[in-house]
Amino acid sequence: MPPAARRVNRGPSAAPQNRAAILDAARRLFADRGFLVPLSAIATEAGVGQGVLYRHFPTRLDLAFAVFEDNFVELEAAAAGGGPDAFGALWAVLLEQTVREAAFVEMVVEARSSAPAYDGDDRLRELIARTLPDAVSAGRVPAGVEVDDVLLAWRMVFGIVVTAPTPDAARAHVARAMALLDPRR
Amino acid sequence: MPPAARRVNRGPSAAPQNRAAILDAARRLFADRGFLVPLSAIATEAGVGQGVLYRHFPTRLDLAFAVFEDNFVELEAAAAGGGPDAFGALWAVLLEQTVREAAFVEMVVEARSSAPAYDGDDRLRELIARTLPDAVSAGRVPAGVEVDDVLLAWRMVFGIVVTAPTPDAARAHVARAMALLDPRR
DNA sequence: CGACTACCGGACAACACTGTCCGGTTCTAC
DNA sequence: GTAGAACCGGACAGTGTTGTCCGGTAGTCG
Repeated sequence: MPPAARRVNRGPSAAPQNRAAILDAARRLFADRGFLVPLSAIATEAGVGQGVLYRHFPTRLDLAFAVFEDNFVELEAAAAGGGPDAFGALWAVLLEQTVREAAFVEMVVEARSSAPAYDGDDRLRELIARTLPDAVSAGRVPAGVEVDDVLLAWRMVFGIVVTAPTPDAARAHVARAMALLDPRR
Repeated sequence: MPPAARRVNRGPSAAPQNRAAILDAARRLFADRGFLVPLSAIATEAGVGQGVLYRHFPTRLDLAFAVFEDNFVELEAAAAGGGPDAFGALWAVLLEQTVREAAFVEMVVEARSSAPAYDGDDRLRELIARTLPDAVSAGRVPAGVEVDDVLLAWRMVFGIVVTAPTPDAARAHVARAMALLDPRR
């Protein structure tokens, strides 16, 4: 049998591939079916047994933390530039992530009660606090808008996304909502 | 045994009381534990068997429709006055209902896919369409706000409520959000 | 008073998800 | 090549929810 068809998900060296396959499958299913998708479905989608999934990620939150760590990396990158436009870039990425994966928000909310040490809120808050002042100074964001207001707007966007019939509708509705929130209308 | 202690939830004449007890219990548990609270928990809370619950309400949505029919009655009453203030009254009641019972929104969303004939959205839309124009004319609501924008704002409020740690926090956050949406800030 | 009807209530089977366990396979070191 | 360690994968028991079923009870009518 040619090497291409050899099973690669057995033995010690397969652990990294299996881990990656689980993360990929979890990202897809979190996006498609929500944060509470059965873990067994993720294992099946990844082509591994449930034992493998539970060894790599003992709880749903452990898995979600690993999946959405990428989101924080993306957000850090968007905010990294600094200056008056950094906040807008951060916000645009956050909106896109939320429309694509509402489970990201569900994870942060769930972690608040189940894993207080995780502090997803605080990581976001820090990024916003770092970029918002320059945007306000430059008039990109109305005076009086605080860091918590941005987190509040994020939660509103979540409400739109989870009640929208389709992702495309969600995108359109979020755009409309942003226009309503913008005082320069 | 005195009549006061006599069991009243047996026999044909008990049906109305049982039905009412189920509706009361369902309203409480929908509010406390969300739309997906186990039906068996509602039966227990109402002090009836599961058979009784399923006879009166074959599905979760049938039960929810009956529970939240009261909400529509309240909304109709708020909108009934007419004039430029009717919309504000309607909106205030809708906000209060949403903070108190986020399951109301979950029901409307769920019904869109599972029971399209129900049209909770359309009943709301009709009430808004009836009251919004006068409010816009009187300057109570900015020009350019459409009926769908109000439904969008409702979904945003839902997002705030379901991500808030407590009902009191939800109320405060909704108030802040309304201030942000108001262009006269 | 007796029989009939409507209805109650809990038990129960079916189903789904979680988390664990162990036989079996693959890699690695010697 | 061989032994041992690491790891895979599916089966399995435990748990919780759903929806049904039937023995038994309360009201009603002749």
